[in-house]
Amino acid sequence: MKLTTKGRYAVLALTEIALSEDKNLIKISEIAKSQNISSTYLEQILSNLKKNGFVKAVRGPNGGYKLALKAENIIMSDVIEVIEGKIEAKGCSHKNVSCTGISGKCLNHDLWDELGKQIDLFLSHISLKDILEGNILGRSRAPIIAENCDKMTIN
Amino acid sequence: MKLTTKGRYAVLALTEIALSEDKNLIKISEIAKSQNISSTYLEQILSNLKKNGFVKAVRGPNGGYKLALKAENIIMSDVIEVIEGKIEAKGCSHKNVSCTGISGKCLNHDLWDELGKQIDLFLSHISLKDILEGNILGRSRAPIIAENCDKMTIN
DNA sequence: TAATTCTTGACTAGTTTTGTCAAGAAATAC
DNA sequence: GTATTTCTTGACAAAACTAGTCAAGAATTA
Repeated sequence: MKLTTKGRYAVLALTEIALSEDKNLIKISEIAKSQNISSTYLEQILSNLKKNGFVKAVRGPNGGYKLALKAENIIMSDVIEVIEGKIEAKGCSHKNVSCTGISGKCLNHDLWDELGKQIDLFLSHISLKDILEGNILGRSRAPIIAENCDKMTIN
Repeated sequence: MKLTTKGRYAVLALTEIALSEDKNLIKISEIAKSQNISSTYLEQILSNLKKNGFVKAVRGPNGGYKLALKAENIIMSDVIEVIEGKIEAKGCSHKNVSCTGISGKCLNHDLWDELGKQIDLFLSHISLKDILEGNILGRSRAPIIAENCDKMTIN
């Protein structure tokens, strides 16, 4: 579970590409310059986005990048998974049962599993179009309230 | 926004301490052994948890750790913030306005801000007691549905 | 054909993570 | 009060990862 500059630059680049969509293609060097990011570093990221079908590249003079999908079909969970790898959560080392619950599974796993699920759930509801439209703020939600589940209580 | 072994070990240690609460104090070496974690590494983590009031330490023979608070008052967002530092999200480099929206703020900031808020919101509703009771799974929720906000649409 | 732009992969500096080690301080059992 | 146990603190270090560089090459168009 991590978020590095690569993930942020990827979304940033997609935003820039989308915003210049009506004009024409946008070059790596233009994105790099306008955002003050290393263009050789951006190459890696855009190459990855291309390989995974989010953008298309055109080589040669006046070449550059454009979106390969409509902005509403570019989903943030997909983008981040491609760039950062899968949101994954590890629990304990399983050497011992002292932290296992009723399910025989480490009690801590549930926390990280569910947090990973929450992050993925959030990002899977956000498209590039939402970002372009400024439709993000205020969308996060508190988890479902826990019930007091006596049969599972310890102590 | 990161989650390292330190955060996971911290929750793991808290779980072990809570589970042995009725018996007596639990030693670092016991936790380290049962979870197969380096005990000297655990020291750093427990020292931090102590400094921040989550656990109490007793030195000397038959010493060890116990919870300083009730399990229901040990909130995961607090624990993780202490151990991993604040969930923070950065957007773009602000050198240019090409990615700024109506608010004059980088469009991407919203995404990372709101994701950070979502993670914090989730963790702030989970206590150590919830973990002990296995009351975690199924609690994550999809974000609020975006409205089509025409006045903000680009393109 | 020349210029432009993306493509690919190897390489590297710096930072962070994940520990280790050692000297010391406090508490208790005897 | 001495020895033992256990936590406390801070310096140190290997390994992994991040962020970025560099260079040779392939495709496209003017």
